[in-house]
Amino acid sequence: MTATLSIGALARDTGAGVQTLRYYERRGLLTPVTRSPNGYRRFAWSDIRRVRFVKHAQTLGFTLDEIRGLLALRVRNGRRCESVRRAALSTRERVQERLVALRRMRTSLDSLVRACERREDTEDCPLLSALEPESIE
Amino acid sequence: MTATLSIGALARDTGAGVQTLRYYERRGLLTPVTRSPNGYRRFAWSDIRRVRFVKHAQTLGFTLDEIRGLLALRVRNGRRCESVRRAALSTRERVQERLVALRRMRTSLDSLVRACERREDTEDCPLLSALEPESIE
DNA sequence: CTTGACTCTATACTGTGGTATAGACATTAG
DNA sequence: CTAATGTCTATACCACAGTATAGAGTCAAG
Repeated sequence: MTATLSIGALARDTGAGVQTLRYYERRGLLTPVTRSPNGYRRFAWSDIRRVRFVKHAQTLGFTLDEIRGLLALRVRNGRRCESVRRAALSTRERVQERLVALRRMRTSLDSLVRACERREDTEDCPLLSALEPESIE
Repeated sequence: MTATLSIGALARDTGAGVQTLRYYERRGLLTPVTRSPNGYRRFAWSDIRRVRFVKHAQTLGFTLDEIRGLLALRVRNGRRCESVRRAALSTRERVQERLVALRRMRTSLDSLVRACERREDTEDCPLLSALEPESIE
């Protein structure tokens, strides 16, 4: 067990492709801790978690640029507290909105399943109205 | 107030572009109820809701292909109940997974905000661990 | 010391979800 | 009648998030 990971090992451990990891580096989401004398990238073990986070956050609808912002959210030496707080709060709001919408969607899916079980017709696609109510913020 | 909407009116009422609506038609998400004698598309008023649903579902991380599937989820004349039920249940599962992940994210953001307010340093980006726990399904 | 697996940079290509443009026909206001 | 606006099809182009390929260097096993 070496102190660092090659790009291939990181790819294997995360399920991402080698090209993808280099792409993430270009996009500023991932930086090798160092390079071997031969120029090979060496990654920290913690980058496994980082790459998995990227993939997971993508399925939640965040873009790579947004994810770069999420990864930067931390307080170091008590600095930039206020701006971190603001960013965290605004992200929280977006997360909250999606939570509300997904809960409505879940409710609609449940009633659709029940309608199926009772062999009742649905007027329209019942999901259609699920996202409407106060969604015109 | 006419019985149907022109593509421009639908665009105005939904905030989508005219090109986008034609694109949705090509992708099978939207179909004009008819065409005027001159070949112009005429849309139903209910298509406003439909287009808004598409946009909203996109922000929840669904692709256009998935959304086409969501829009098709309905029971008509008691037909295809079982397949509709299966599709609804599997969508429900995916929605549920995202709900859990977003809730964890919200919790992490909250603790980050609190750390900010207490001017405490965070070890790492606290979001990183938020999506990890049982997420390796 | 060669073969195969790995890595490097650079460039090209792909699929998704649009957006823009060209060139033509329709409609409406002045 | 004409100009502006709206619509049509068709085609081209764009950004995002990769994926593939070319051509070269590296390294370990046999």
